[in-house]
Amino acid sequence: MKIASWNVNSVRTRLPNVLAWLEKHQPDVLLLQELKCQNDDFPEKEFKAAGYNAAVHGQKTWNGVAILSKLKIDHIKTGLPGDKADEQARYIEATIRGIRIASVYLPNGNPVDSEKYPYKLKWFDRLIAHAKGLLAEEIPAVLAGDFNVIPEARDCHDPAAWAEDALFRLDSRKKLRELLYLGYTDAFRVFNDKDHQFTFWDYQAAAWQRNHGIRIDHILCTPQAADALESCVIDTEPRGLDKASDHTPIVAQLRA
DNA sequence: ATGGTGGTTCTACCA
Repeated sequence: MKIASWNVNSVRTRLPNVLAWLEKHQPDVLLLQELKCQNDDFPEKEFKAAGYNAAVHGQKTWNGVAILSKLKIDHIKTGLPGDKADEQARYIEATIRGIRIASVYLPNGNPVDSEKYPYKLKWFDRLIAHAKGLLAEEIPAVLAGDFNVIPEARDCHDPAAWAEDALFRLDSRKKLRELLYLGYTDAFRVFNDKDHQFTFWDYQAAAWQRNHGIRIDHILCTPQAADALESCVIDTEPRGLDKASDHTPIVAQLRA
């Protein structure tokens, strides 16, 4: 099964790019983040016409996550457990051909002196708690999306420039490491050990043209999913197209 | 060292 994740930064604005990418690469599953629309405004018909079923957790203006799949989507759960008062649409999970698959949009957390940073860390704790539960089931499960965390210095162009940013602060990196140390595998690093492998380039300051990027979109696998991994690559091509998202897709291939 | 861009919505806010 070919599983991809892409923060599209508005699914309606990005629709032509996303449809063209689906047509070319034919993933079985595409996990979307930053829909920036409500469920009613999600272009479900257009994706259906392209051969994809959809499970959507949208919200007005911000956030929003979805799962597109050629295969049947079962047992859909929206929202991350642990805080009933949290209204931000950042998590959706479903079962597709026996694999539990989640689309994750972790809070950005900037500025770090605002309430947004503790919200990020608390949200992360909820994700870790939920991820523990999935591990205990001993099933193939994949948590993929925009984690808004740069794992290591080699995952950004200029670590010094990011030192005090919520995406690279030690607290953020510790949470990601905590999640990995539970037993999750960063699929990308199974196959690629090079520095400066990026999934995001800011729209500003010609970051794409100068390759000033960061690696913040990740595919994390339980042991049962990691055992089935055949490849994991970042497809940089869509970032260079017209009307590009600031993120580009990451794609993993699993046996069966 | 600063400001630079883009999306949603309509005036700032978010990334």
